[in-house]
Amino acid sequence: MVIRDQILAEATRRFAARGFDATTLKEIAEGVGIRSPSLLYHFKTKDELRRAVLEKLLSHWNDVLPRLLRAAASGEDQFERVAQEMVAFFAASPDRARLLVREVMDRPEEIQALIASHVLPWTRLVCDYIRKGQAEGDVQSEVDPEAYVIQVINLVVFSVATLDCFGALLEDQPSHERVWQRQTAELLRVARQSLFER
Amino acid sequence: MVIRDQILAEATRRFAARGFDATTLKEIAEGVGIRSPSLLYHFKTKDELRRAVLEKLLSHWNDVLPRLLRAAASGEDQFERVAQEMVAFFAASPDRARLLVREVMDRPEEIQALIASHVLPWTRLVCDYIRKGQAEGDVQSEVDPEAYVIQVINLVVFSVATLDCFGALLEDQPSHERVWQRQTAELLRVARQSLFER
DNA sequence: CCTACCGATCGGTAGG
DNA sequence: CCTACCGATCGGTAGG
Repeated sequence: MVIRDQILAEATRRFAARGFDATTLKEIAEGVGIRSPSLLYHFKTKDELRRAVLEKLLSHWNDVLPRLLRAAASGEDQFERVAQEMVAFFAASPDRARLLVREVMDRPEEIQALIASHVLPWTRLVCDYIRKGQAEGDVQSEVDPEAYVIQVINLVVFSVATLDCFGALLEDQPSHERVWQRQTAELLRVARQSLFER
Repeated sequence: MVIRDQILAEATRRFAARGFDATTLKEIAEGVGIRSPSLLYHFKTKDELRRAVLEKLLSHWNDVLPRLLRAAASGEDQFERVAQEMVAFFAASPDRARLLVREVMDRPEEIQALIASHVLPWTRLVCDYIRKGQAEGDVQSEVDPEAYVIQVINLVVFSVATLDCFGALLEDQPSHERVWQRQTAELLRVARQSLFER
């Protein structure tokens, strides 16, 4: 059963890096030391492999969700904690962000369904929290809760997916670490400043 | 010469919608009413067609740039004008945004070079403007100018590229027009509120 | 601008 | 898990 996971890991890396169509079963198979017909024993078709990769990503996400919500529910710094958790989830492996970007671009209808089932319930919760903040005067009244949440998700996912590309704009000798720090800090600042009343 | 432009337009649409690898010369050719060998008379290879498509996009951008800078240089509402111009450029044809996203994902090194030559000089100007605003107390001192500009570009490009995907999160019966309005308004608000001092 | 055709490579199958 | 092999399709060429 370990070979199955090796295939999934290799496929995730390749799909994220070069896209589903540009990745061949041969290179995935030989990346884990087998031939492509052997790969097709574990996953009957290339598309089944793609769906399995996506499923694993989403199940990971479902594991993290409760922790995220606990963080949001309790005490202060709710915003900071949720935002940090979200950034951490994608930062832990940027392939997740890249894979999502590719799916959004290549199969918008399919990803729409996944959004409806996996993130819509969650965004509703966050939107309620934002509206409560607006009623209490902590959150700017001009905020459009749903649109705001979408923009923040956009910001996090695409920042991670395109990190390496914009290093040259930031520093003369961009180190992955420094670029990541500056981008994350600014991302959180932008999200925070456009939400809370001062 | 008009057929060349037809090919470019068709290729732009297809590359933006399904990606370079997933698009065949046959479908582009027959989209403009010719056979694929005839297409290869106008563009010797598929990769030459890709580069021509990208070049056309960038030359369009270079035409818009001066107007953008004039808008920024004169009078008040500098921020509002530049931001509006940028949004308008991509909104005029979302394929531009989708194409850029795909290139960033598929050929990061190549797009890095284009960024260095086509957007780095421009971001420097904007960053100078931001720093001047910070010195005068109009702009929040916590803003990291370079990182801020990158995040705003991210926000604009990816908002346009993924517009249709997130309609379901916004409204029960999402119309393209309404979704676009809400997303754009919130995008500009987020950018504005995280920049200026109040 | 076309038809005819090329080698290479793709995802997938047969059979062991 | 392998070798051997399949039809389909790809980008590209020859020749007119």
